Amino acid sequence: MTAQGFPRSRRLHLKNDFKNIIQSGHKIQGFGLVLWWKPAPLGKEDVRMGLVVSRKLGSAVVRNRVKRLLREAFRLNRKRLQSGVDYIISPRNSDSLATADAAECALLGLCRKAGLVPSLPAGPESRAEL
RNA sequence: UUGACGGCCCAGAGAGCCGCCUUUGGCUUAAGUGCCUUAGGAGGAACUUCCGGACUCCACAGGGAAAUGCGCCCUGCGAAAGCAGGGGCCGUACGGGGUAAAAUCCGUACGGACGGAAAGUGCCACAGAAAACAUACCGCCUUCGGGCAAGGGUGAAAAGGUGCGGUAAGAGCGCACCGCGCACAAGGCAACGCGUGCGGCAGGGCAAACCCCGCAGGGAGCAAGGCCAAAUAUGCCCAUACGUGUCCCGCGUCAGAGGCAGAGUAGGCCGCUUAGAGUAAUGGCUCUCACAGGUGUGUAAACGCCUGACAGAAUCUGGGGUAUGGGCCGUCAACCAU
RNA sequence: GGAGUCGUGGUGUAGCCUGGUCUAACACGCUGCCCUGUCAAGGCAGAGACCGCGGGUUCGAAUCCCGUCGACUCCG
Repeated sequence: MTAQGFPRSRRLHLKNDFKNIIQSGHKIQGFGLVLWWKPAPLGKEDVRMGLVVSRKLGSAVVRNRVKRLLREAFRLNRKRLQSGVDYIISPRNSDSLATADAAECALLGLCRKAGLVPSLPAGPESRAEL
């Protein structure tokens, strides 16, 4: 797999995974997002991510757009997040995630608040240094 | 040029980098696990779920009926829903014509869920004497027994309208025109109806109230339905162990680490697709060009900046409805110029 | 994806089926006054919805019919 790829195996798609992480994992809110995370079972070094998008967020077009932007932001910053952890992200406000930059800022800001960004970089604009 | 109506078309293009889903061939892995490679990857409405059809399951001898839906006529397309064309009738507006004023009549445009109200039931508030049965309030006339419904007034609607005659006063009581009903009927495939005759008038509205007539008409839906199948529980079998017994067989008991069974949960597969299915792909960034709109500078040409409609397949498919950016063509109307 | 239910003052409901003095009722809430040293409770008075939106039927629509928008529920 290339450095920035994000195939299906890195995504959460089983109903039980979602149930498990949301019920027994950690939770933090902010930047128009909700983040649940939980260390993955032993032997898994990868970062996995799932999305939960409610119908209250908007029409199918709005929901698809938010999901794509969040997935893109996660894909580009996957190496900077703590590995061996499963993430579930749920947007609560489509206005604060209207562009790719905004989605990236929100995701990184919330992860830093949760202590899941070990290298402590300056911000999303320093991505080119990695 | 602008507007309305009708019809057709498009849904920005190209390049680079990073990615996603399915797929062809090859290598690889415990494993569609990973790598390389081939090809493909949202719409005109994919929206809505308002009608159809295919498909699947359930129900069902045959026939009838109900719920429910639809409703002028003809033709064409269609499997059906529905759509298109033409015609009839009705309503509204405008114009013509006509008149004392109207109406009948002619034309144009727009609209019409447009079978039946003399099959039955029901409802019609308030006002008004009275709302469909004439019990007639003010009133008119009178020979004081009674006669009348013209005028007033109420209302959405009041037992034909206007005019003339007539009368005690009145009234289709009589006449003309108009309206209405019935019968016949030129014509037309039909809806309908040129017209003729009869009748002085039968009698309001509502069926998107029940209903009657005609036609259609079993129910549910791919989360339909089918297949495979952990764990757990149940049943059966076998070996071991223990008990009985001197021992073996046999019999009994407990446990599991075994095997089998049907049912079947989690889960998986098929249904399912030359886009495809699952937390659900079809994306992000940069540059160039094009189009449209907004805005700023400028006399202008031009240049700069900003913005990019509605909307995302989920078994497939035919329609209806709704949302929405732009282009072209046609018809009509208004305005400007010649 | 499919099948349904419901929109009425600030909130929760009634009225709709069977159209009419509906200018829309009830409870809580709200406003003012009285009561009290003050608050609550109580008493008196009052404001607030043209019935989600747009058409149609009808003399007349919250009610009937059609379209549309929004909210909610169920089906593995």
